[in-house]
Amino acid sequence: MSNTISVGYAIKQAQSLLHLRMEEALKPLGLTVSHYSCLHRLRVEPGISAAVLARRTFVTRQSMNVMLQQLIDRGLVARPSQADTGRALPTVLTAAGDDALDAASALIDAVEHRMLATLSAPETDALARGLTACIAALAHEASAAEAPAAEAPALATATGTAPPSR
Amino acid sequence: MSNTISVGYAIKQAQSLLHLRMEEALKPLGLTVSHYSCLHRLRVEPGISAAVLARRTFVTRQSMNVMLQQLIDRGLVARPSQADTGRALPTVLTAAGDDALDAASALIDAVEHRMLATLSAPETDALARGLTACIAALAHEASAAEAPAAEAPALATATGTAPPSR
DNA sequence: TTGCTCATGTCAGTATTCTGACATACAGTG
DNA sequence: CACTGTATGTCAGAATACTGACATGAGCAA
Repeated sequence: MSNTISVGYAIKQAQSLLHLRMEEALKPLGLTVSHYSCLHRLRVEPGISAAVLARRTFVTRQSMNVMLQQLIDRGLVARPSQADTGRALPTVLTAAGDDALDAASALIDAVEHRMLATLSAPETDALARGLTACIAALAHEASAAEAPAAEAPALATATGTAPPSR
Repeated sequence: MSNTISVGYAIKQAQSLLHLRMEEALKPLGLTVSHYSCLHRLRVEPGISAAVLARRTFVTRQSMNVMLQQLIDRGLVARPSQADTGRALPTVLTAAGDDALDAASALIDAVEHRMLATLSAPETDALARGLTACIAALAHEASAAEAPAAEAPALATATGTAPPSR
């Protein structure tokens, strides 16, 4: 067994701890990590639908709609009440949301920087490549034959791997 | 920007995906990942208290007690109704729990193996060391000056990093 | 002994997220 | 055109995890 078997536990521990530190960092802003993820993704992909947003941030559509409503109430994001074409309602950051995201990003980046502080550049690269390989290896649903790759995008542009794929 | 900043997202994605695959793998056994974590830890540290168990598995004492009650109802773990000495109730696996854990471990190990399948031994080591460094770097509560290392235990023997430390 | 501190177990209430189900709107095929 | 399939938004309910609070018991100092 040795190390091989406990990388999963290390990932869990790292994620749990990172989440905790990010929550602490964002607390002064009154934002949660989920809120931040949502805002961050809206900057990367403006005008995205709530369903896509949900997949990108690893929650269900239902949860995302609850979160979006909170952010709308606070004036950080905006969404038309009616769709132009289909059913998808394009969601965007407001000016206030943009400012809030700037402030939050600075705090989050500091946490990430701290997390990686003791690693050299090659070590950080190795870590990133290792994680990317893990993600790619788990991207498909176990047995069932799958489309070639299509997934496992660059770190910052992950295509999303929502919990339910329905 | 670059990679440096998105390692956190990669960790989140990897953890989310790993959790999903583990849930799928355990479904035939009627166990959740949380249940598995609990049983696994009880094998590593038999006779542990529920509070310590909670810290080890990243949940609160309250949540752990709910989970333990489920496992007790299913006959997988046992716990005396009264403490010998303090208030802590030593919890242990039953024979049935031991068997269930064996079955679950085989499935979980397969998922982990699949996750790491495309990585060479040195790459896996680099990944594990990188994660361990991240955990160590985040182990302390933000600001406060800290002792050198002290933490960063071996992967499989993590000291625990519960959500609330109270 | 008394008093203080800390850890554990537990109760109650809240918040968040999920599962399940349904209606709507586009894209494709016959 | 009608029909099927897929995707989105939404409602309702249940499960899960959390925060807050309290009582109990051990350890330690005065």
